[in-house]
Amino acid sequence: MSREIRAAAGAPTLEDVARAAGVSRATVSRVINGIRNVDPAIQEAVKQAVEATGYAPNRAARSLVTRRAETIALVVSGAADDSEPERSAFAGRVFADPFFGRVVAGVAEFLRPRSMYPVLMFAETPADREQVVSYLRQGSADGALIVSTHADDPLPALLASAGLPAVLFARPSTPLPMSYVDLAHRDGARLAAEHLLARGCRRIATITGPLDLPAGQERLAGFRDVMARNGFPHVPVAEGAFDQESGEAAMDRLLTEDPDLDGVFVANDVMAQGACHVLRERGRRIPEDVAVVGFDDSAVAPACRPPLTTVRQPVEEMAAEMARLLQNHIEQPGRAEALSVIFEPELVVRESA
Amino acid sequence: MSREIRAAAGAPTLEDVARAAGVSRATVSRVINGIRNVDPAIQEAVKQAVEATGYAPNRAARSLVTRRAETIALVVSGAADDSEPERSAFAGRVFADPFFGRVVAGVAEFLRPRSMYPVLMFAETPADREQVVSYLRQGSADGALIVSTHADDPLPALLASAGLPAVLFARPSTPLPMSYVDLAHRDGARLAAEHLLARGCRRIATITGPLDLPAGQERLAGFRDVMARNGFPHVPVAEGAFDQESGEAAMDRLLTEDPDLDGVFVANDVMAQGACHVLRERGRRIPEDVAVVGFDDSAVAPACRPPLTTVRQPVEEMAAEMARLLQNHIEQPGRAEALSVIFEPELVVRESA
DNA sequence: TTGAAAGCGCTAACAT
DNA sequence: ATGTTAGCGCTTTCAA
Repeated sequence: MSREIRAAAGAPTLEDVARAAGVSRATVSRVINGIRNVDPAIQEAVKQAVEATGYAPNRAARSLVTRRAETIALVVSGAADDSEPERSAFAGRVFADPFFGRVVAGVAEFLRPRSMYPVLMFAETPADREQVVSYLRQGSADGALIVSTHADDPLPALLASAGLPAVLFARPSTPLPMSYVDLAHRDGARLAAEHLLARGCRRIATITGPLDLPAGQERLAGFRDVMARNGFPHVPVAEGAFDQESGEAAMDRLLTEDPDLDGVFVANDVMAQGACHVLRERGRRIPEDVAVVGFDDSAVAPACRPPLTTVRQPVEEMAAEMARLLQNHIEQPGRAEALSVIFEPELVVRESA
Repeated sequence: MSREIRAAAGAPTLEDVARAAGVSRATVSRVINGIRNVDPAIQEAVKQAVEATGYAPNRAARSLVTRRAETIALVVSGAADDSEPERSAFAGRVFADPFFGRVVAGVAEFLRPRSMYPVLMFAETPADREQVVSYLRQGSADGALIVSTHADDPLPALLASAGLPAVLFARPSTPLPMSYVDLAHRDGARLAAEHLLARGCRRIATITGPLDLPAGQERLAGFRDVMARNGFPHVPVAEGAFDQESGEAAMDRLLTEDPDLDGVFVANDVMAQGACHVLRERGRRIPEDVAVVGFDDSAVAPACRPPLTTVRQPVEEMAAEMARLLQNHIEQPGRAEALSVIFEPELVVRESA
């Protein structure tokens, strides 16, 4: 009824199981690793012995010989000056945007059936980045999934030149021989612009993401593209930083520039939420006076009042694909070529537009 | 100028460094692990050799002999029926509340100076829990930090009976010989009630957390305590589930029960945000008509309109303390006794009350 | 199909 | 202060 499970101290080893089953270590190893060519009877005996001894294979010993950690790192990578005073809050700031939670969820979901779990790393300073490289070089993880928060993040290049397997979320701002997943940002922005136009808006502005980020540029480009094609060669633009505060400030500027605007495309949901607050404080009804379209379809979108119409980015699937790509690179060291997988966005209509 | 760093395949070993420095493996090991009793000159020579060869110690080899993974698991643990259809979204749902991001940030912050990084695990089904136990028994991690989302989470007991080092966030609902950190929930609720009373509210209601959770019960108890002492033996109560939707529903019920209420204490910020939405939709001004006090001081509190007055829970520090406690248990296997560290909450006054 | 044996790279006695 | 040596627990040729 009660299985004997000895404490970690004198944990049973392959040797113990072998003795209990009356076979050799090699044979036990074979059945544990599911290698065929093992007599069914012996297989059964071994399984019983495993059960009886409460055996659990030792990860370190296995890794030492297979040269695989069976672990991957998920690193959120910033690029602050060393001087930045409040660097310690980086990890905290990161999760203020539900976006990163979705990345974690997507990766974890993909890994779980493989009995793997991501190691979470935050890298902001040069020292942090060295730590990430060290971690991988020590074989603590077989590869890394990188999500950069800044355009000039040096980590991807560092990893590339060290020949360490890595996959990026979003195209790097300077070309690199690395696989990445990304979204068709332009298409997403087009969806937003067309929706705003279709519902009758004629004085439309946009709040962009950081314009040094490809995602920021492309969402703007796609938006402008549609607007220009529809007879609006000039649209008011305010740059934000993907956080709520900058969204509020940007909305403020836009409203000053054109008090009569009737539509805004905001480059992410968190900023859109901020924009909505400012709009309502200035007495605008949403969407009657001003229609708002966000981007991401993160947790804040449905939580907003009114619920946000937004462009869905399938972050979880993108994250899972990242993990899949990384797996390939790990399994074929050097052999696998750098790929990019681009996902299509989708308009999610709620009430804000 | 350019350091030679060979690919992982033929990575340099201690032996290589020893040869390059003209000493023995043991000596190199000593300087790498910072053990004294090494001639400064030789120390220097070894460091140069390390640099020259691009040596990085192999984690698996080290773990095999030290019997330490130098890794800890951070597990978010639910307790769904196996039948639950949408279990796959667990990881995603979890991060919808900024609370968990703060836990991660606090743990990561504590670990980083030690060059350690948390392994993130989500456990919802019995199979998931077995995986967690396996992971630890294999020595993949030295111990676990558990954050349960349900009162009847079986994982802590599982870990305890397996003799695996673990520390909990929040007191388990059934006593267990395990260390945990927690908040003085009653005190926090008292702060909220007193603040509401002090600003003149006289028809005060509360939205609680799940009442099978000690945190839910105690926040309610502390609140009732102060109310009763001030001449309000009966207060309207609506139970929520710590998510925004249930906060909205609860506020709805409360408003139906007493349309004239002028204050609400809500057991967390996410529900408070939902409550605010409903209140405004029902034409109440906040705080003029109805004052609202939340709990947590999570990222949604300042992001709310109006910004939420709330009871601060120092989640990051609590998480760091969890890690510290776990470290002790790991370093003194069996020896360290189960401790509990209780943190004091603090009222953060913003604009909602 | 199974067993014997050689390491994987490192740390930690122990000896010098 | 330094070197020698014996494993840590596992996988994987190689023989039988």
